[in-house]
Amino acid sequence: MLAADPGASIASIAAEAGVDRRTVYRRFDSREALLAAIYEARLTAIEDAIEDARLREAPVAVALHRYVENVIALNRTWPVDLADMLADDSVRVRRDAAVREVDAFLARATDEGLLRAGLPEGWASALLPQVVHLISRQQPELSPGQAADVVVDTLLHGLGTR
Amino acid sequence: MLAADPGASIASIAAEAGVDRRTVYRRFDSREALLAAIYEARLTAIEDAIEDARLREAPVAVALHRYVENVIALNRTWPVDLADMLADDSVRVRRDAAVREVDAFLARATDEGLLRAGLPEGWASALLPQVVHLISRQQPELSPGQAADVVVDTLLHGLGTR
DNA sequence: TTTAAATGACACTTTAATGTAGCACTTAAG
DNA sequence: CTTAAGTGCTACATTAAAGTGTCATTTAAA
Repeated sequence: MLAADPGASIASIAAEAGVDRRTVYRRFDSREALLAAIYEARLTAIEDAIEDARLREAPVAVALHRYVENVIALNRTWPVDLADMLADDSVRVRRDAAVREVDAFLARATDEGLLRAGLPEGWASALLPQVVHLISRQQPELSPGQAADVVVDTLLHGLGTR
Repeated sequence: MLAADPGASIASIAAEAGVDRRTVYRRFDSREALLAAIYEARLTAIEDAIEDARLREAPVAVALHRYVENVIALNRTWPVDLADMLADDSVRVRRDAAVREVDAFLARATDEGLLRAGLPEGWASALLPQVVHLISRQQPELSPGQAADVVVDTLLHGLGTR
């Protein structure tokens, strides 16, 4: 619900969850604390997704698909944008570390010939999460595995006739 | 500036523009009116972009590149998200018409063999604007023409080695 | 230079959301 | 059954932003 409107009021969040506004304040000290808990959960899920995909060692094609599948699943569980929380130092540090890990993987994928060289700086790095985010929301009927098939195929080969 | 935070206060908007908060209220009756004017400008630019690209008649490869280039340019001039304004009926109607026009073009591109058939429903339609939006912001040093080259190549052939 | 329009600055009311307090009610554990 | 924990509800204070009014000052056109 915070996906649609990150600035949603505590009242509307509580209403959507079917509980009283006061109950939210009993579980979380403040709005900030509530959001921090959500972003914490997402961030941990991201770290798990990276580790599970073994971005450093697994064959790049395998690692890419598995990472994409994991992130699609966590995007659907925690559909919030970490960009809203970069004010928090701890969040930013962990998020930056995750980004570096994926960037290093993409560099390895380029070295090993999965990705083309000579693309604009940061293009693959920016495109990957956007496409994953998009399919997570726009294709809810696809399972994470099916959606990952589409994402990997789209990223590697595009939408054109082959 | 509204791109980063659509919920920015009038005070912060005015400050960033170097004018007094009161001056904003002299030009626009309300915050709603200010946003409506911005979205109106973007919407008109979108309609112009579609018409200029001649999505219905021009060769699909030519029309695609030109449309993408036009939208990248307008994304940089009016970097706001129309999704925030879908409450306004007139905006929604015009936006839907533009979306239908692009969808029809993508169908033609598929018929004529530029795009692959058998993709998930709505995938190309959703992916195109996202990729265009992304490059508009993430690759500011590329000219609209260069950026369109990258977008079209990425969309048609992907990032993989050929 | 004079004048009219636009702007900046200050003060105010209103509104919406955050966060807090107290009390009645439900529910599950003993 | 009794009790304790959690929840719903109403009310209240606080804060931030929207929106309005007024007046002095600046700016540009005559």
